Amino acid sequence: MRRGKTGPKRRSGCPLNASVEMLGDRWSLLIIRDMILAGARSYKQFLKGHEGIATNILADRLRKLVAYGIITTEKDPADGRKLIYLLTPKGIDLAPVLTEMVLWAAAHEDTENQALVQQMRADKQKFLAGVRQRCANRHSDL
Amino acid sequence: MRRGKTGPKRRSGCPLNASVEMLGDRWSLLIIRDMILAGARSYKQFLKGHEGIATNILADRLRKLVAYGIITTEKDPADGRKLIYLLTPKGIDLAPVLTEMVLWAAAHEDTENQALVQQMRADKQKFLAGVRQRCANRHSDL
DNA sequence: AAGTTAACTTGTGAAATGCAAGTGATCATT
DNA sequence: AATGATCACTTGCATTTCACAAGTTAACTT
Repeated sequence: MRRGKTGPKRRSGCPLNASVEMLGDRWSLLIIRDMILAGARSYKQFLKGHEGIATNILADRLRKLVAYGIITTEKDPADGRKLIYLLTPKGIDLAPVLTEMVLWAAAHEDTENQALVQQMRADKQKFLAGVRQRCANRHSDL
Repeated sequence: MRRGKTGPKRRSGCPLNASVEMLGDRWSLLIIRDMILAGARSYKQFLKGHEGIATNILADRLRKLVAYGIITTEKDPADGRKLIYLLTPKGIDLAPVLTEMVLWAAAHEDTENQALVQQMRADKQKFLAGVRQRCANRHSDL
């Protein structure tokens, strides 16, 4: 509801524009997908994502997602080189957005991962509850 | 479900990636918002949108949205200079995506147009039914 | 101590974007 | 029928972002 720092002003006050300015590029939502659905938590894991993001772009997107309050970082207590990336509640709340985008593409394009799609279609609320559960678990098992 | 022409290959078969490749930029979803919510149908109307898109970018995005089957064009029977841009069923099906993005931003950022947000929050299904109704009317009153 | 791994940064060229100005086909007015 | 406005773009150019490859630094393993 509130905005930490107003930051560099937005093009407009429209909520959709706010979303687009934060997430409207070719990588941010894929990073969040890897966190929500695949449980990715480290830089290395993101790099190995299916689409092959460039390392400088990944660093830039992670920085921005942290700045937007969508993810946070912690040092891995077991390995000082590693950073652990975690979704904030704001980040977890993107699950419905991802879900609708997946369902839209699955309905109108030729895509893979039909198992996931079936699960989303069968019971959206149940699917979202499962996502929230798993994200909470990841926080607790540090 | 099917893919007219496979086109230049996608980075991956993931449905989210398909959505991101079609809609993941700073303008496409705003154009669709103007069509779905504001009833915009002409080039001029898009240019006058709140965020001020550049004319060459607008032409490019409209071309791509047509290529993706999200919108179509017709000549205005009443004025040979004008083109009428209309959403296809695939385009109208983006309403749930827009809705979730609006609700997410409204929940976590300082945004305007709270009237719209209230309406979406109060009864999402009813809101979406209204959208579909209005889009259908626009097609019929040519 | 030497080599490996994790998370980046830097450099370079290519592509996308933003802005201003221009084009050609219609229309509306005189 | 000529003039001027309107509509949907296109073109040119400077700036920004992106992708790919290589390099850096600190922290681990052996």
